[in-house]
Amino acid sequence: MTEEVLARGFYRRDSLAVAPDLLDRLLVVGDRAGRIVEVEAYCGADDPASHAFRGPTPRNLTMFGPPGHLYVYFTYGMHFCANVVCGEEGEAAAVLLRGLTALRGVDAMRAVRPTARRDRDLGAGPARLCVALGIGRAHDGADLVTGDRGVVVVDDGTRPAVVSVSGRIGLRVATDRPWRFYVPDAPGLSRPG
DNA sequence: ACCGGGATGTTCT
DNA sequence: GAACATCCCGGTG
Repeated sequence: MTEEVLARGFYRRDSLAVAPDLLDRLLVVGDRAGRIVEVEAYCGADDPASHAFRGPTPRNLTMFGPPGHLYVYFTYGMHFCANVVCGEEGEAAAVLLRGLTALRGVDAMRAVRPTARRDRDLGAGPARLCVALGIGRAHDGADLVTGDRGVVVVDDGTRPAVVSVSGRIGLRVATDRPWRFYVPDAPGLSRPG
């Protein structure tokens, strides 16, 4: 089966369109890789829950850049989370990566995530996903189209049979917007279902 | 299984 | 000073 890197144009669309299309794509970081099974869309200036809602800051600058780059942020004093920048440059739309099925480099993932009881827990959650793949501050701004810093998103032809939708998780505002997309019953979901 | 609290530090008000 | 796109652990049932 052929593997193709997703092109710039894939990301240059509304985050609500990109988000479900990212499901079952392979996220590759160096020697580790997994399948994206859960994401959330964030819609720039129109979205009170988005980091971009109040305009550009040093932290969220990557979101305002060109699409197809990784936006990595630090939160809760100890966790990194990773997004894919979408839409036109300046739009600051993004898709948060929340769940991963571990595929390659699973031994390395187990080594850095000793608290994971089962392999399906390795990438189950946005911060866990980053630890499992080794994503940190150094990856902020990496270009997913060129394979910058070893990070790339690949289409291997696999498509989800069904995509489920729900409200976003962990927010205090705009919680009612049904902008979470996931592959039901896939290993690596941040919560069962 | 489910729930509650604490960890930990950057960012913005 | 408060909030935070989270996770882990230890309680209870």
